[in-house]
Amino acid sequence: MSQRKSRQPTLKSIAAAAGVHPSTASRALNGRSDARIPEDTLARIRKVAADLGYEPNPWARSLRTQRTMMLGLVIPRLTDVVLAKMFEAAEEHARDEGYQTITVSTFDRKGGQQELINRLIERRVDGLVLATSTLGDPSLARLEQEGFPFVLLNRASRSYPAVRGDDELGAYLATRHLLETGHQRIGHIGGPQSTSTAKFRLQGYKRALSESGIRYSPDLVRYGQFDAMSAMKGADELLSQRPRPTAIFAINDVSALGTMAAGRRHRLRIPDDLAVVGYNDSDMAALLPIPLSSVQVPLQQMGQLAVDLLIDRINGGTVETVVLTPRVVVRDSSARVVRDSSARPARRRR
Amino acid sequence: MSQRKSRQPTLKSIAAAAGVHPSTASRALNGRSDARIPEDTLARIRKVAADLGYEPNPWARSLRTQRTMMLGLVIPRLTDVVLAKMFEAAEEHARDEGYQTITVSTFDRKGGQQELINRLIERRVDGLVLATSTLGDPSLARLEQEGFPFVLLNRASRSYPAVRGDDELGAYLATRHLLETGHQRIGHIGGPQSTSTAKFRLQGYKRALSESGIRYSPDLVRYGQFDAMSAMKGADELLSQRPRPTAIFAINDVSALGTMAAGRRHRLRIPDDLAVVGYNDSDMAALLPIPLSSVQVPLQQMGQLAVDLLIDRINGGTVETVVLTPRVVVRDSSARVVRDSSARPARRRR
DNA sequence: AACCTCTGCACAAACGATTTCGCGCGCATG
DNA sequence: CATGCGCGCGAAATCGTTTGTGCAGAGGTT
Repeated sequence: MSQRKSRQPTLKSIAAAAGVHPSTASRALNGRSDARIPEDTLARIRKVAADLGYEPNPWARSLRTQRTMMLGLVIPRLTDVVLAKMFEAAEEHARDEGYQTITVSTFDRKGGQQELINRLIERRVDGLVLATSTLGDPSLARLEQEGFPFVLLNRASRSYPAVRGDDELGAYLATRHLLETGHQRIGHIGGPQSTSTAKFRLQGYKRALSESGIRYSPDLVRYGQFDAMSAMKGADELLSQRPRPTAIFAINDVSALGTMAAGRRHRLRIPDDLAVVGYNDSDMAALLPIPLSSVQVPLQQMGQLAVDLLIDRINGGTVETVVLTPRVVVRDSSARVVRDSSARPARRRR
Repeated sequence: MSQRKSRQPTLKSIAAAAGVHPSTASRALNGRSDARIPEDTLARIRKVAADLGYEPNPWARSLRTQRTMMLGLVIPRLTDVVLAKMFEAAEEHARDEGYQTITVSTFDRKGGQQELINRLIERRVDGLVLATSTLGDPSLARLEQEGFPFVLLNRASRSYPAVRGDDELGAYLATRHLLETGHQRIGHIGGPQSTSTAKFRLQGYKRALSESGIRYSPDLVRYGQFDAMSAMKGADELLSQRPRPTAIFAINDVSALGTMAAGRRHRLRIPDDLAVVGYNDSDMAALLPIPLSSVQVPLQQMGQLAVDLLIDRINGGTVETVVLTPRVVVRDSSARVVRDSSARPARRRR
């Protein structure tokens, strides 16, 4: 055991030092409007508290107030830059609002989500931000039923309150961008269809195609796991086809990286032989040797909003889902095709 | 206020249901060796607790035991993949050991560190893992003096217990690798010299040079902030020199990315005209269009070890700094030079 | 002078667990 | 039969807050 004797001053000790009863000290320091305390007593108590460096013991306080001022953040993994960005913003914002956050990663393990949520509830967090939910997730129903406050982030499920980007629109815009630069045979590296993000983005991709009168073909779509490896494998399959796609819209930037790697294996030049667009516009995108076109999503804002909504909900408000609008950022990986010549690669069939 | 009435069963309620005194129930459930409870009573209490879904209230417990089973993790930012990886591992390991973690980012703000540490201590975490410390950091002295358990991660400061990679060795190996592939004019994009990592890596770079009889020249070194932008600027300056460096060792992978971007601006081909080596071997490195050579560091192991050490310290152990050994992973960004031809680019002076 | 109304604060009861103390009781021992 | 001992468990204190209640005394009204 460490030697430190927990010599934090307690409310009782500062009350004694100020010559008042602990209850009075409590009222003075919490500044509730209902209890009227004369100016001088109040000042005296405040001074003593400051001098002794008093900090209220949060456990004792929580025990009494039934609030912990803690939020639980549940994410698939911290190493995903996109998630990290949202959660960094969420954590900072929560802090500004007086809440501390406990962040846990599920690593996509099967029962993991439920187990972790339970741990957080046992810790008596005041509410949860969930960025892991899959579409039919049963744990959400349980939470809702128990009246436990939660907000989804980046994912949708049922009509539970959520903060997310407009994935359908983002995918639509990305695909449209490729169509507008002349591509007709556009592949898609998707994500797990159990996630709302992947599903919506596939829909956006389809809508853009059909608007241009191009028939959707499942042959041009492969599903990965949001990671580079599975994307590379999928892209490899797409690029082995004849005629092969001249452009690929990937579900995220890491998948786009995998896609470009596959392109390299096929000795394709980017963007001349293959145009690639990613999603999320992570910092890396602009810095790549071939800068990557991507769909920009206001990630920080999403993290912040999720916390705002959650706090509202904790305080008894009824909150609505917020959907934020993305935009396409065009870079070399998809643009040069147009600049280089008038011959549009999409025409090169066979 | 939400409607949920905090209907969690309490120790008293399960004691009543089992027909025993709360103290007995407590003993039964905590299984302390000193109190001997007959098999049947114990089983009965356990059963009731399980049936009612009893979970001890952590605040009440902490209030009594003076322990929270919570650890604070302080990092500069979550969006740095390297840090995220360490902390993901740390969080998971802590969880396995029964601890929850509160992670906060300082965003490198000046007074931020001290302020955040205070917040965590007010929350009465049992200990701290600090990955932010600069070399002369005064907050550490305070912690040490108050006997508050902490462990540094990835950084060194004084002789405080830490878990880190051998930065000097890693940099030495990276530089040596460049020397062995024939380079002589090797630049270095460093980091803030207030951090132990940056300082040690510079030393390793110097040692490798001097071992090969090459004089160290400050002209070949620029200092960034661990990020791509400042690295790009520094690399741009280095590459504007005549003769220009034929290889650059960057303080981390993101800086290497910036360095490669600068190379592109100067229309240099990598690795033929410019070889680049990064540090940390982040996932991205292998997937880049030009796969990046890098120094591999056991990040997950570091995160895990930091937690182990911290828990040891909390339990009164005296712990020693652990230094882990890195290794160089050679990829295209620095290797092809040798494979392509016998003409070594380093020889091309003017 | 009797009565009422505020102030300003003390008292004490929670909140939900852990832990020290010690009391009966049964059994063995002398 | 008296004493001693260990076992199983209940009683009560404690951790540090918050908060409902109520009591004195000051000041005003009739």
